[in-house]
Amino acid sequence: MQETFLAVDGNSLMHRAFHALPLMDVNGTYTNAVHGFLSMLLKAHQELNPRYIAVAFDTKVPTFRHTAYADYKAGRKAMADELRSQFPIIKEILSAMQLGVIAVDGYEADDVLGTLSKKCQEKGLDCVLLTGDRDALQLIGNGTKVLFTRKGITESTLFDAAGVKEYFGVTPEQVTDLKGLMGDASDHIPGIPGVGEKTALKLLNEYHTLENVLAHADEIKGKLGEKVRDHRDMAVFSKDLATIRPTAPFAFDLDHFEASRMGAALPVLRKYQLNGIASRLEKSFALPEETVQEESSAAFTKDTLASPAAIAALIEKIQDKPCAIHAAPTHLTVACDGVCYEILLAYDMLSDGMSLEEAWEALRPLMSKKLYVHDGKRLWHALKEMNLPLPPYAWDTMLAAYLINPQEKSYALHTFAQDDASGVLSLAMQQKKQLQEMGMLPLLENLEMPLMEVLFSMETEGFRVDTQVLEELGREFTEQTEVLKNKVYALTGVTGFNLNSTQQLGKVLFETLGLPAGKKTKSGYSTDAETLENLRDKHPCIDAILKYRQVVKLNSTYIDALLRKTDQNSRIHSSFDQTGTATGRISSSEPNLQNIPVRTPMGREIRRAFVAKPGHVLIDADYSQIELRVLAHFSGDHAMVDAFQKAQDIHTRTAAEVFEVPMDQVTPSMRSDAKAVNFGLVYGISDFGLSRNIGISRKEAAAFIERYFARYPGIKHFMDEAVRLGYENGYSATMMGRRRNLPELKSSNANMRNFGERAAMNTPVQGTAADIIKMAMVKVYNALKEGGYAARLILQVHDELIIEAPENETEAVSRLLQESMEQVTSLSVPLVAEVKSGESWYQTK
DNA sequence: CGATTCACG
DNA sequence: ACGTACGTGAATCGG
Repeated sequence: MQETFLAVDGNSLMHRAFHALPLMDVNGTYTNAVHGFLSMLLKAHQELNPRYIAVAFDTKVPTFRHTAYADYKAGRKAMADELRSQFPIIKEILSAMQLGVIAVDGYEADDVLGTLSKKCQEKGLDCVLLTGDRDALQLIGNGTKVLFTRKGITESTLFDAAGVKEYFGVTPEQVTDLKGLMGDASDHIPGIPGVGEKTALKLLNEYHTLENVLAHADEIKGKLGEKVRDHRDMAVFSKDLATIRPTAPFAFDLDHFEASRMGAALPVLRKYQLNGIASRLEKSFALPEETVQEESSAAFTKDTLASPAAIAALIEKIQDKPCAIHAAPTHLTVACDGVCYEILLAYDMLSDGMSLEEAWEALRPLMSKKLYVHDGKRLWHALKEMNLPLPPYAWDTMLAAYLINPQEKSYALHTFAQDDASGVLSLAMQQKKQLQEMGMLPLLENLEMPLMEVLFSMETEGFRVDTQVLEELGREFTEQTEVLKNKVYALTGVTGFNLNSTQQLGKVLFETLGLPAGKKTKSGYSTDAETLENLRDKHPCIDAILKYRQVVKLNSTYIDALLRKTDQNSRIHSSFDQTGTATGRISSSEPNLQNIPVRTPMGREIRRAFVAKPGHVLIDADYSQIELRVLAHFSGDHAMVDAFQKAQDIHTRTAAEVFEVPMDQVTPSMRSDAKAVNFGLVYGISDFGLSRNIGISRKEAAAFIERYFARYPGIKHFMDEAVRLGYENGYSATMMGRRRNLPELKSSNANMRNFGERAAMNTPVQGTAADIIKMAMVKVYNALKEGGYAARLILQVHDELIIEAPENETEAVSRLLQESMEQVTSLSVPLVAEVKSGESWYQTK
């Protein structure tokens, strides 16, 4: 049977799809064109079953300017931005499919199609061109057909020469003659002014070719003849423009165009939430899992291990081979040397498998080997429960996936690969390559993977709480809650409404009492603290409401919830999520110990309950101004670097600079404003944000910022560069090479774009601070271990580390902690950590 | 389950 | 012309 080569015009299909489908936004990434493109590609694949597929792209994609500095208007260009951002995505997917992607400098996609068509003729292959571009119709003949996409993305027609003649009224050879006469506005081909499709067809019907039309131009009567004669050159030029040059230079190696490996793109498709496409692809390829594995290692065959003896035999056999292990509720899998071994577990009375203990016991020897895993921290917790040894890890696919893209919705294994050990192993191989190319292997292997052990230890240790202190506070808060609630009812004159309901409260305040409503929310009046603050003078109930809110919050979130989380030893075990944030920070949950109150006196009382166990102390160290120091380091700004090198109070120095007074004449109010600006810088400054924060007009805030940048030109330069680089690369990066994609920078939506710009300024700063404290954690953890100390790290709060230490280790560990944090890396400004120790977290502040 | 509010860095 | 300071998690309401 004749084999078919499918050649796709990538640009044409992307444009088609983009305009045919509504914009789809997944995590701020547009994928409608990608979706439509793949839909058309899969449909063509299904209809034609080609052995080979190649996709051609223009080398020049739609141009556009930097949004931060260019005042372009919404419209065509804005559309192009949202389309343009999808080209890298489709190329990523096509390479994952292992299809040939061809782009040749100086040649358009249809030139490449022409070239492919010619090469196919030489090899005796049938060639089908998938495109929505009429120009390609000229290539029909000698075994080449065109699958022409029509309205939308669902309809397409396969044209041969007869079909073209019937449908368009010209032969394939005449397509360029037609363009020469009538032009093509969308391609900037002029043609002869005033000659449209009808006229052009009439002329070609009579004279067959453009050249012949021109040769007989004198015979053509009236206005038309005049136009033809006047624009001969234009017509010849236009025909030339429309003529495809089948001479694009590229290697034509059929191996590169095999369509059989498309299934390997499943993880990438899932990554972009193209689940419909993914399942269609899965159906078209009988053995998609094997194709996925084929990409990085040999395909896995399956085997079942039914007895401890079989497991022992396996372990004997695979001593030096890389192995992955994955635990599911009903079975364990071990992938090694091309085989995925399944161990069924007897998870209920009826299933026949090994008991959980039996299976793990048999696997014990494997635990001294470096294993490939997904979410090693979780596996360690499970093994610890069973008193089994904790294996060192060669690779953690979850952490790798996080570094590749820190903004996935889920880091569950099935988001990226098949849900067993073979999926882990092949995913790891693929990630290794990818992270290597991204220059991020050291970040994974030297920072995130070692950190996993530190977090595991912190989770295991937990933080001791004095439940009596909490209970006593709870009684006080509950009492106050009642008093305040009744006070609010009395003062408003409305009883029995739910004070916790913002909607009911809004009605009472702004309708019953008729107080002036401030901000609005989607569902009515805003009643947040800022809004209420402005009403303090207007009604005596406001004070009580604010107080009520505060007490209720403390009680429900920090008393009741914490008491519920204590174990037999009065310790609280938070979970630290290493894959939870876009910037590289870790997050804490169940309970969140990173937001224990400190800012208000009443809230701070709760920290009296966070204590060291008997005979121990808490040692607490926090980095002083780490984000501003990072900013000083990155920007090299002279004034800011100078301030830190002289160990000055940074906010006072800033105030002195922008208000142009000596440092000893800076008032508290000036310092406070300067502090707000410094905070704003770290967040990605905006005049609106600053104005709102310090209560000045937007204009004043803008002037303030301008004055700041005049004094700190290095900071200004850094901010501009951060945005420019984010735009150019598509991501922001930290000192350690951690990345965060920022597709928002290319959005046509001004809000999205502004957000992207602020994130581009903030991410390197916040993310580098996260890198630094993570390095410090690994360093401290190892130093405690090597020093034989009993002290343990128990908590991290972004710029703060807490250690629980035996009293007799207090001094040594305090020094060790401070030293590790300050010396963990060398910036152009000193890193400073302030250390305190005490019996409770309250006392260390 | 989204919206609102508020605790932290 | 538009409406935001950056990054989180938890409790609560109400559809």
